Amino acid sequence: MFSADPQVSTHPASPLAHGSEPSEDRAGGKGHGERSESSDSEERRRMAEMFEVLASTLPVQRRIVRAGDQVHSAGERFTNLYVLHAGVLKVINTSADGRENLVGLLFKGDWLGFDGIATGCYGCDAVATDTGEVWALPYEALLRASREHASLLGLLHAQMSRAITRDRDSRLSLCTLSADARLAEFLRQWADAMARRGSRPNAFDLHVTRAEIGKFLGLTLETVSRGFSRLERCGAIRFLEKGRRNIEIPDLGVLDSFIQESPRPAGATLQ
Amino acid sequence: MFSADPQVSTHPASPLAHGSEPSEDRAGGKGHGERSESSDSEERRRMAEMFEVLASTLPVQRRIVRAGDQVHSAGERFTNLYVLHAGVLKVINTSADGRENLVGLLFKGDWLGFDGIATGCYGCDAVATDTGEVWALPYEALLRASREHASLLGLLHAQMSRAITRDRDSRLSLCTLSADARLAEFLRQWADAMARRGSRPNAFDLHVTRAEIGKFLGLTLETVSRGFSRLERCGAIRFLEKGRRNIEIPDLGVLDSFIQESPRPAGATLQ
DNA sequence: CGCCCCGTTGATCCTGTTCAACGGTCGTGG
DNA sequence: CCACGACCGTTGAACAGGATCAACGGGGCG
Repeated sequence: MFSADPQVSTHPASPLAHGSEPSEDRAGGKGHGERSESSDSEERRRMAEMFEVLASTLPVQRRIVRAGDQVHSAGERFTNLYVLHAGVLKVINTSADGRENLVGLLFKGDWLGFDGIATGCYGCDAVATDTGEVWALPYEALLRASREHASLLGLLHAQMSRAITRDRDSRLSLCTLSADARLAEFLRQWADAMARRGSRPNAFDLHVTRAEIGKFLGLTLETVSRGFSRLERCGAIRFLEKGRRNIEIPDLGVLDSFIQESPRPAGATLQ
Repeated sequence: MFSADPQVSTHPASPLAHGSEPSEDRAGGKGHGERSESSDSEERRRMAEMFEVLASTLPVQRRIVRAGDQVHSAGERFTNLYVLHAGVLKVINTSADGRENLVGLLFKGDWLGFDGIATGCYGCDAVATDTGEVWALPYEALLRASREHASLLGLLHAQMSRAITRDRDSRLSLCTLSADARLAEFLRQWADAMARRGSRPNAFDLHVTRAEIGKFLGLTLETVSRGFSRLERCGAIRFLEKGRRNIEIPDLGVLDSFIQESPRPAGATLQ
């Protein structure tokens, strides 16, 4: 299912501009936030290196998962962190009254399970949306090994740090973007994740339902559906299949323009 | 987030239940979300211990801040993590296109600066809303010291883990709660933070403007203002001063009922 | 005083929700 | 085999929650 497609095409553009990269841009009048080629391949190199370091310093347990398999579930005792080596995971938080919410989507190279460190139990379910491979990193072993290999600790901290900024950014778009813009940004992030992991960023399968996307973005499934139709009419995306989950993005710039075109979020004046 | 639903009797209302604390729980009896005394004092003990450990193992620099002082700013090179020892900080994220947003509020015992670890630069501004004290923890020194004192690393990881679940929970309420419910939960969180740090949880000063609260909750300042008025009319809160920033919460249970009673299956209306 | 910022409240508008109906696909079982 | 139901996605119409626009009062400070 994963189109492994190493030949990364021309360019992905930059996405998650969001705050955390003050230096850069997203300036452009016409929303293309072209990110440099090197940045992505650099990213992939680092990811490969990460897997190598983990494999060589830890007793990782590799596990193949299929759509629907749980990597960990809420309330389960925390013992491992996990790294996604292939596939796509959804992170689901089921609240006390039974409402289920998608709170995260994870791609190759992403870590999960951090929420268990403080409490000793995982706080969410992590479920595969597709066939994939997960590496389990026994937390205690990781701590022990990090005394020998400082780089391990660096990896852990960097990944936690990234998880924090990612959540912050996602929170930010919930607060500031309109429904269509959120949808566009959602696709943008997905495309970026594909690029980072080495697949084509401009065509991929959403393995999640409209309802799940809605719960992730704070929208109803109808709004998501209408949003996709709108994006399609504007040429920002195209559906390749009848099922309408296989998306092609002819031009990331068009997508970006949707994100920009946010018509003045709440109270432009702060302070 | 976790609004326990009415029919699940045993649960009181727990607002920001912070999903990740399965063990602990807010089991209180009746509707009042009274959290057990012991849990809070336990929490305070742990916090005192944390400060002690830090002071005894690290070259912390203590710094007094006054309202408006920046602890760190976006783009600045990352060198320190910080721990708030007194006061209230607001964390502001300015995205490249000028969207300025409150993305966090921090109280005594909270750590900040994690977003700088991965990128080498802080991603946000952290600004004092009041007089307070911040401890700077040189990150490198912390790493070095953690080789000797394993508990230091435990602290760091627990705090990062908590930051992650806190963000997740906050994200969740953005997605699922109505405007008034979000406001109620916002106050709930503030009250809990006060309790944890040892102050009275039922009367405190908001040091932030309506506009900032709005940006934090994805609402306009007008909606925030109306929401407060509504909460006041219902007796959930009371204003002690003319400035209407000094809030008293006669009964946390009433506040909680606002959080529950949100008929918000899906998204909130934004924009 | 005049200005600016903060907070409140009213009236109106619009985005996204809600309710509802319909088509397509898949798996199951008669 | 087709009928049936469950699930997914799309689209329309009515509704409502919150955004927007606007006006007003109060406090602090040059």
